[in-house]
Amino acid sequence: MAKAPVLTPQAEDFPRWYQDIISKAELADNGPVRGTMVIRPYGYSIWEQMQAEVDRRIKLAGARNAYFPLFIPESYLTREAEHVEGFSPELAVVTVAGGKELEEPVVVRPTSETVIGEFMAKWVQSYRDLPLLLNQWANVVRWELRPRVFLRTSEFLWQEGHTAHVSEADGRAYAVRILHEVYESFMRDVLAMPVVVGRKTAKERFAGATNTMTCEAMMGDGKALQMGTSHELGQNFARAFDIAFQSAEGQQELAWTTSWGVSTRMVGGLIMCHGDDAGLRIPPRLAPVQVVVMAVREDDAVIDRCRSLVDELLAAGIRVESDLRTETSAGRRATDWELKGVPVRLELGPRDLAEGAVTMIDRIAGTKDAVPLDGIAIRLHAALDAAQTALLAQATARREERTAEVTTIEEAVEAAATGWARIPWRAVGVEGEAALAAQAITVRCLVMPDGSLPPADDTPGAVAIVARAY
RNA sequence: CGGGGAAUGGCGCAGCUUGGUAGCGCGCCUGCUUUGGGAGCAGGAGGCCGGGAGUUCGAAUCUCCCUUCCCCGACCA
Repeated sequence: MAKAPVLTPQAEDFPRWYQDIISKAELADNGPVRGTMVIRPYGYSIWEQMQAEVDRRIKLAGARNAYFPLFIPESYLTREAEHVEGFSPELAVVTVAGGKELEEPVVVRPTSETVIGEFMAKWVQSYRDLPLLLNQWANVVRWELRPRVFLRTSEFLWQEGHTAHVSEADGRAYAVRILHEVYESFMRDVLAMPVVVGRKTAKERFAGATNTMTCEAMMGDGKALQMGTSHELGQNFARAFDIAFQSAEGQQELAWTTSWGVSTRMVGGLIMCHGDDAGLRIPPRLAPVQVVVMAVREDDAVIDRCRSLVDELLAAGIRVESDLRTETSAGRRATDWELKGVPVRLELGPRDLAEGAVTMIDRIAGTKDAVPLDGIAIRLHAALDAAQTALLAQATARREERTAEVTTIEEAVEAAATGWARIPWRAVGVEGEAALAAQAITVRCLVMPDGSLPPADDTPGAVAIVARAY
């Protein structure tokens, strides 16, 4: 009974595969306004898991959550020249409200440096008020011409951190700390995604920043995805909003600020990093559902045992869900859970019950075994740990395989057709970067040979990571 | 904005050239048989054919106008 594949195979049409999975795994729908998305319950539960893990790390780094308004006076945006220039093409501006033309239009926030800057100025008087470490979870709007669900939508959800410090060194250290201790660690340890942590070139820098740092991940098709950024804003916003403080020496000084964010784009990254032709594959530490217990037959003993098994696994600290919909065929349900990327499926039928066993299907290892119900929780924990490790190993192996060490632009272009190129930055330069851009290839970031962050745009020995990107 | 397509049940499409009042697959509903890898059979529900004007006895189909959407080229979490 050879059926048509559930999803368009990745090798046939990767973008189509991506759209298929979003629809069939019930992650999201397109919204009624072009470029908007509706995040469905399963997709949102993935985002909630991400939020919880990132939020915990942010708080460990000392920042606290607050909330600033969606509407920003248009005049705020214009105070920082580069910032307004960078964002004006994608701003949504409200000019009419309450049935009247507004005296001053308000913009829907594309990011909140400006409003937050205004309030930081109010709250910061003394060096004793610093560092001021804020974060907010919010939606932002950047009008997009070429939207893609989760990857590039006109409205998206994110976390934006905003901090103010007494010195450039303090601000820099904090921006770097967030990059490593919050973002990189979350992506590697929870999302099972190896990321390259690097410095953006001047061309790719955030509008208004003095330095932008990034986490770049490789997707299943070899393209790069920016998973998160952390910016040093220097004194640009402090100057524009007068975030000033009196130092221990009694001097008036401008603060040094940072901002940093990750968004629902990470959901898209997760899909494209780990997904396969059977659907999503969610790393266990992130998975909203780690194990599903499926009743194979409509049979009271089977159903009862499924229920008690679920209770047992919940008590063992496993995120488990039951599937007792025996009116739907077992094959269909198995396919659905695979699409949704649940790491382990336990199938229980009369045959298993008779043997005191359960059929365990490991989505990541690709195995199917009869295992004793006795001690199942311990076995599951081991399987989930192994799956987490395997996903990171697979993604890392792919990135290694598809990254080429090159020395010329021509070689970089060739490598970017299937993956990434590492090329000495001095062999590219600003002219080379422009030449690559003409072929839709970008310098994702600069790194030092030992993997550390280049301290400056022109640090000798820096290596450029060159790739096509989402 | 420049170039190329498309608007037809919830989704994906055919029908248009050669006008005659709408069909297929999936999904949905009901029933029976099923259930260990997307079940089968039977019976159903569901469509002002993007909008407007025109030609015609008659328009999804021909003509004109409008609108919207999609794909490819310059920015972005």
